[in-house]
Amino acid sequence: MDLKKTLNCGQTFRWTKKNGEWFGVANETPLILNYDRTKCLLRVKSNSREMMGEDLENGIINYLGLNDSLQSIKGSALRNLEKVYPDYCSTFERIMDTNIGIRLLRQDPWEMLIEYLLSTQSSITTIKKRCDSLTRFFPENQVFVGEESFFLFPRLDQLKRLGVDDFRSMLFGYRSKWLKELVDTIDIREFESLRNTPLEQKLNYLTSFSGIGYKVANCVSLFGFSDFSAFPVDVWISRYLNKTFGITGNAKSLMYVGQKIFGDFCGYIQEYIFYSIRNSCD
DNA sequence: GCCCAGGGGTAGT
DNA sequence: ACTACCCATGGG
Repeated sequence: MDLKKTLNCGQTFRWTKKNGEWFGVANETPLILNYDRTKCLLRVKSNSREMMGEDLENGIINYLGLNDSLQSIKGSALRNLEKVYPDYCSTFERIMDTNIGIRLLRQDPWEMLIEYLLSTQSSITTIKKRCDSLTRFFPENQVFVGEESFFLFPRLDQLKRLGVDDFRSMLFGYRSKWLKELVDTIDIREFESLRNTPLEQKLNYLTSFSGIGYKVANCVSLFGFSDFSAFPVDVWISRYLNKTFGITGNAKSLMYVGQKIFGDFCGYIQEYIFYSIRNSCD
């Protein structure tokens, strides 16, 4: 595991690093993490002994995706790549090996839905600030581990109390009315039941909301529902596919392209590529 | 000041 | 189906 890249690669917006420790909330559980990669030793502080109904250790193993076989995922993509773009295999291996240790977090789908709705046409720095101001709007959600303060993500019934003007005051801009409309109309049971459905069904449901297109819907499917066949296409991935394979298109058509090139775990691969192209100069 | 940002909706072709 | 344009606002 590479904890720094995992928490820094753009899949999550609410983890912060202070004095060598990571502070965040995983599935309603505040955590302080300290990882020594050379010793493979993860130190955990929390105020809770459990997460999502299981003991804390297994909850964290699940949240961090520690049971994912990164070599199997890489191998799957490589075998697929050999069929469609064999010349690209060596470059692909280099991208994977350089960044190996990035793991896809099992995050809360509801939080992913709201945060990625707010992410549109914004830098990651701006998105993080929006997520922070939204959670701080609910002081009753504040929890502590020792002296350290955390905010649980607001539930649907809490967001229902806010109006468009509240969202605008948090500088959500034109996304404010999308968020208000979603909060007013969504059936949370129907949303949660998406977990065990095929990707196509997830995308159909999610894109029916105003403000959620194929990019955001794929992010919710991938990061919230852990559907690794999802393939979010943002400006960076779009530019990458154009530059590397000469392919252009919109978020929907390029999603199919990503699935065809990288195979069953294309969502996992997408995160490695996203990290790679944002952290290299070429 | 300028340009871009983990985009999406809409109206006009 | 494809394109052009608009949307709010922050950050580099």
